[in-house]
Amino acid sequence: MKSKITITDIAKEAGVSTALVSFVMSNKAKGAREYRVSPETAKRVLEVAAKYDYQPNGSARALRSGEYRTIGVILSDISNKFYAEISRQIENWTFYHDYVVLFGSSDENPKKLSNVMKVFKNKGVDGMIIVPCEGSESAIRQMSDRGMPVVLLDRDIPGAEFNSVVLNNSKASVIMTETLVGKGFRKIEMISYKTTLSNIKDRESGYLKAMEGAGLTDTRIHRPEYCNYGEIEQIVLDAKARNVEALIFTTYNMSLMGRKAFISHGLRVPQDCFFACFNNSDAFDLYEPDILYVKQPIEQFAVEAMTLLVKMINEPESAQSCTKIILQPEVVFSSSEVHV
Amino acid sequence: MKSKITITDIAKEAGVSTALVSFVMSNKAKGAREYRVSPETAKRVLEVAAKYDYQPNGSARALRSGEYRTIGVILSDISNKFYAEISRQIENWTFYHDYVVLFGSSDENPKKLSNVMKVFKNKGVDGMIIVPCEGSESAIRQMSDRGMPVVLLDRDIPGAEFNSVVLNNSKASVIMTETLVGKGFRKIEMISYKTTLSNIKDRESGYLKAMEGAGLTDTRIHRPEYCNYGEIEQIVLDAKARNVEALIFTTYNMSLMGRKAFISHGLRVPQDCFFACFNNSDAFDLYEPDILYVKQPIEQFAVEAMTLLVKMINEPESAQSCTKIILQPEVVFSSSEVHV
DNA sequence: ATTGTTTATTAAATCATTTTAACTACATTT
DNA sequence: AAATGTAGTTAAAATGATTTAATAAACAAT
Repeated sequence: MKSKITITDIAKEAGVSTALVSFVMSNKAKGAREYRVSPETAKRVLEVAAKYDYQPNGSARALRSGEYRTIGVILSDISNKFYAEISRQIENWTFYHDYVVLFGSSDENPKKLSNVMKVFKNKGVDGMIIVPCEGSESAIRQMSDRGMPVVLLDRDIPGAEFNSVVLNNSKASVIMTETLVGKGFRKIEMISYKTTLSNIKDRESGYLKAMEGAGLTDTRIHRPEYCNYGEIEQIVLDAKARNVEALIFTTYNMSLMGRKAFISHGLRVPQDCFFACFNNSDAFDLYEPDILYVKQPIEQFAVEAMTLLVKMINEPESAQSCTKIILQPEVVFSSSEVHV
Repeated sequence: MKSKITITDIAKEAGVSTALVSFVMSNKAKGAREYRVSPETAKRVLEVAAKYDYQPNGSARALRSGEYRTIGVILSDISNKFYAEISRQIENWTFYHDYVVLFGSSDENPKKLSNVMKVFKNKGVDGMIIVPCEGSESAIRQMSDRGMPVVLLDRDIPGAEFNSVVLNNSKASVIMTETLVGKGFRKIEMISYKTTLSNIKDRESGYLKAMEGAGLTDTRIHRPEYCNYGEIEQIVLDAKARNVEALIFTTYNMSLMGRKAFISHGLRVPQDCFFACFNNSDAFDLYEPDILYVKQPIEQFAVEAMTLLVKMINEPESAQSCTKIILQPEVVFSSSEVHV
């Protein structure tokens, strides 16, 4: 059975032209008044199409119409829990909206990000959702300037006019810090890293702002050079020695290492030092009901980004204005969550 | 700047025909002796192409050549850690082999799996890597019969002639059980669930086989109906009351719930009951150095599956024979691993 | 009877590439 | 000198759809 049925086969069998089949298949038949097809003809075509399980060739369709119904998503690492969950939501949204997704990882490497973008563009995606990495601004701008709809996710590029969907990281950090202050802690420090990425910078500034607001001047932001376990362990031990009352970790990976250091050295939460972080992990709420963390609105991230992107794709004229969607954070104790 | 440079533009600028540009761009120039292009011409074309950052239109290329260099990957849930890591490796492989991946999730629902397959086929993927779910056999077979190269991943469909890459689950289970027996445990039970999926069935049979081999007749496989926390908790408590010495969990999710139950009720590993599972979790080796688990060869899964799939794509004549790749498991104590 | 409008349909152009088959212009062999 | 071979190149066909512009038929209005 050398199937490979084309629109011509269907047209022949149904006794109509290929144009008519095309109209029927792409639903141009019903709503639009430009091309109308008689109900009987439409029915006949649909029957023949169903009989042969005919599906229009995507490449031919894309080539002619310029509509690919494919979007590209570039994250820093799809195996990172947070991004994996976002991917899941994006994939879900696109499936039900008749789109298809290409996923790629940048590995936090601007060169690779640029390559993946090129490959995706070449493949003919209608638009891209990108988690920018350090140093990727110019490449993304170039892509955007050449007419590719782009929505930044999770991190924004400060001062740039890209459309984006990010968490209100500053506010999240403020609430988190205030919550800690409310619990009576005074000596609160943060573990972050050297970067220009907006989400991290905002987390830092929120902490400083809230500390200042509470009249606490004894602030400190650690920025380990390589962010490896040894460094984190050192910082934790040092903090313990100085009787720091709470530590806030700004990234998922560092908070995992932080937990490891806590456990390895018998530091208990909350007795010895409080532990706060962005993004929860299975590893946390399984054991330690008193961890404070920022709950990211995963589904919202996906839905807002996709909605925004599809709007850009369908209304290129609206590309002039720049939309920045700021999602509201929720700060919770892991104990307040239903587990597993 | 309404760029949109095509092969014609490049040909014109370089003063050659489009055919020549095509030969050069698709590397048909060098190796193949069918179409030869003089080094000078090739160089000139390449320069012009680089100057305009020309990338051949993927749709047109795919339409004409039938080669899409796109593969579809359908997992049960991309946000599941194991599958997220596999995705990462697949994406990595494909990136460096000039392919692109479409990801989809089946949600363990055969109807959805079938839909995703159709969408992918329609998009023109060259082949698919699929984690089959319960009841998906006929749909996958149909796709395969119609000439779509398919490689099953992680789970095989027993008795079917599909190409597949799976872990030697039976052996993994045997080793695991024998290791537990070697530690002196006699009363070892398993927590699994009702299914026909090969990987789970193999894990069960391996356990039974090893127990029998050790002369232990007191075996028991629990199969909770809904696999929710309440059920797992009940099973764990009951096991504890009956002085079960070790519990083996056959799925990632159930082992997470199992850990939760252990902790909630103060069960310590290894003193109160030993804990063994397939796939590690951040949540485990962070706290409990004595957990026994099967280390899945993630990268191998990806590489073997992709290699096999690409071979099927490029040599359709080899589709007659059926290849089943069985990966060797490694059973380790989480303490033997370097952490974080 | 003539003109205009709406509805239904189609022939042909188009999209950007790959690939086939043919065609130079030399060089080599007979 | 004719025949053959070959490296380098190209014109043109083919890929499978969408879309434009044209046409035919049916109906209504003048």
